[in-house]
Amino acid sequence: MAISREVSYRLERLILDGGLAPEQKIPSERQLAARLRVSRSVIREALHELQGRGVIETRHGKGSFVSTMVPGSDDLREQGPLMHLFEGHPRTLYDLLEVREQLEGQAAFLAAKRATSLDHHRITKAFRALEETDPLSNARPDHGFHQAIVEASHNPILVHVLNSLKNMMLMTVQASVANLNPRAEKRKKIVQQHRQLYEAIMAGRPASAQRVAMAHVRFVSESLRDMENEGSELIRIPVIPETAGCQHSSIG
Amino acid sequence: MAISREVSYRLERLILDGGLAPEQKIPSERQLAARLRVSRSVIREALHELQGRGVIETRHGKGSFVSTMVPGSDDLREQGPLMHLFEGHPRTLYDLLEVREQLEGQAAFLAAKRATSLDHHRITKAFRALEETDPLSNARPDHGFHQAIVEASHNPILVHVLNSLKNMMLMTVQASVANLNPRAEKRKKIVQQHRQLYEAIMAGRPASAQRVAMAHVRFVSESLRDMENEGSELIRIPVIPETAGCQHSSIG
DNA sequence: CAACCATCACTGGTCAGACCAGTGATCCCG
DNA sequence: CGGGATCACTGGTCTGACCAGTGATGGTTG
Repeated sequence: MAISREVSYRLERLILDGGLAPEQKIPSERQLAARLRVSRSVIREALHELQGRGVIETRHGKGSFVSTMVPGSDDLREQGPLMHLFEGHPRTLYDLLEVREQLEGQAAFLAAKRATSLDHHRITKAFRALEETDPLSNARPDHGFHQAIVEASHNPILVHVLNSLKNMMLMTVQASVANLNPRAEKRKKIVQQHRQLYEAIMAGRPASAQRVAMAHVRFVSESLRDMENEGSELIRIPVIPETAGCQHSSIG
Repeated sequence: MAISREVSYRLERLILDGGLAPEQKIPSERQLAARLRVSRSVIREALHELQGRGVIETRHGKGSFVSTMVPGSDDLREQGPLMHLFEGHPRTLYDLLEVREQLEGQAAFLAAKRATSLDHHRITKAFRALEETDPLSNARPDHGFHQAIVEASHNPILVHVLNSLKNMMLMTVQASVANLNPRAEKRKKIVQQHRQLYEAIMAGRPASAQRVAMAHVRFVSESLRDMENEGSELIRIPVIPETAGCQHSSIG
């Protein structure tokens, strides 16, 4: 096996076995090279690999440090290989919203067209939950509402595609909720759009539902873009695992 | 920002933008170094980072390859559970075409808007191949043409979603080709639609391209439905697992 | 002719040593 | 005492060499 791979495993083991705690400084590259009797290149390559895995962070002139979120279970990286796209690639967020605009629009269209009375009941329930919940604290009702609509489209392919984007969507929904809701005028608009969407679907107006849904996603996207241009740092909220259990164990 | 970080992002973007497909070989370290005008060390460090993220895999003596599970291990990647939907449920085929109508339309729209000269070249090449091939024998050029358009949309999420539907799409495309082409009038219409789509994209007319693409998918869907109603048994051709085309390896 | 093996031109893996570029403490001068 | 220059660290990049798998090519041999 490649030496650099061995080195990265060895260091990772050292860190995760408790030898090194979060925020703690890792020996310098030159020290590690001397200690493990390999060249500095190998050390650097191993460190880059750990960096890619999110185990450590490196700061020029200072050194390498054990990443704070080592335990990893609630780390974005665990949410799927696509998730890391969002770190450092904010454009991808808008790519996602671009696709969502189409799919949510279609889902709304089909839902308005095909929803059964059972679907109506579910959507209504989700909508009530959405209105009654404090959106600042939880984005789940928002997602639940959209989910109910998607399922009412009665298109298994559509459900499947959107479901596979669920984690990413949850993240963007949370981002939008967290960033937009504090802004009264934005939030008001969003609430209004949800209501319009709800009514269009319940009334069986496909074209209208589609228009509202697409406008909704587009509005979220543009709002986020505006805020970014204003210089506000977007808040990124990690996805909360369904079955909570934030037990940061075993280090220290 | 550190150069190696820039390099890794650049490569990552390249891969996920669809420029490089899973299992595809990445240019050698020495080539990358020459093209990006950095030292081989930087390339190696960047590659190790991507390796840590699971984006690529490296094999001694062979090269580096885009990891098969890049698009998402837990989602659409394993088409297993979904494929069974088709057996005995022909309606699912139309569900798929319903979704495709939206996504292909969006892809065409974005391609007409964003395609670079390189994209134009690829699309033209694919279009030529499409015109010159006997569609009765092979559906691959058809798929290649659509694929080139999708990649020109420069939306990695869209590329990812459609790519994960690739096998299913291939199946529907083959179904359409196999069933529609023998009908002279249908086939003529399809050829015409392809030409219109090609021209709209090359001319940079997004709205037009979107309209044509959606009409195309809808036409295929409706034609199949017609034939089914006429009593003709639809031909189902199993997907050929063989070589996935798409060997664009342009970097820098 | 066919089977085989040496060679060669690739690929990544490792090494050594040099120099550039941030960081922060320390020291010396105003 | 305060503040800027210095210096000894840190990581970041470059160079060029050599080692080690891989596979195709072509010549040798049974």
